[in-house]
Amino acid sequence: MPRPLPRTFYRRDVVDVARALLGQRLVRRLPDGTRLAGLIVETEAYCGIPDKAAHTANGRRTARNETMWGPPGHAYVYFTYGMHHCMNVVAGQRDEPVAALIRAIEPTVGLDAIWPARSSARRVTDLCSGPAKLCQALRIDRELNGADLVGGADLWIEPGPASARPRPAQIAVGPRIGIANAEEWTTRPLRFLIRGNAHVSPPRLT
DNA sequence: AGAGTGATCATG
DNA sequence: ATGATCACTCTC
Repeated sequence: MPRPLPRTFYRRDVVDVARALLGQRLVRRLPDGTRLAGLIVETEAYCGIPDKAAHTANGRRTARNETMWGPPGHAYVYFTYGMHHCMNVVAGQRDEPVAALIRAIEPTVGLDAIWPARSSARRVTDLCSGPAKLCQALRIDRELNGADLVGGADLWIEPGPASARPRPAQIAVGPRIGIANAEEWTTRPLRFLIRGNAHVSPPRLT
């Protein structure tokens, strides 16, 4: 059985982490032992203090974003719009509040348990094609904020099959989704996705 | 394009 | 305390 990616995977530049996450496998173990998993196909990098679109922009440090200030390799899960959760992985170093948002996965394990959690989905490609959708599908909520992804308790990331990992030319890059009023950071190319993968969120960035 | 939904955050 | 905002999703 594969082991979780090591701490060193996360302890580096957040843009490198966001790119290297593509093709890796996100795994969730439910309280009853059921295993759910999918291949990461889309991410975004949030670059910390200078990044005007990040929760930690300008050095903001609050109860919500505290996890981003901690050591790398932990999950930063936050609640937004009164109903949605989004999951990030903390990268960089302690006190360097950067994180990579997981925006979409291609579900591969536990589909029978994922469908009922995503009642509005009509196609497989609607199951996890967005940051809040995949949290619904894998039952990721604030209880998992701060979870150590390297410990491998209930949530971790393990190496994906070599065939799933994109070569650099297969990675499409574009501006992050849902960002406004962040000046030059609004349009910087910090969104990464596997070109041609049907499970990414729109826009697909041919 | 608009509604839904409530925690979070900067003001004061 | 209060009001605006929000790294979104669904339905029309």
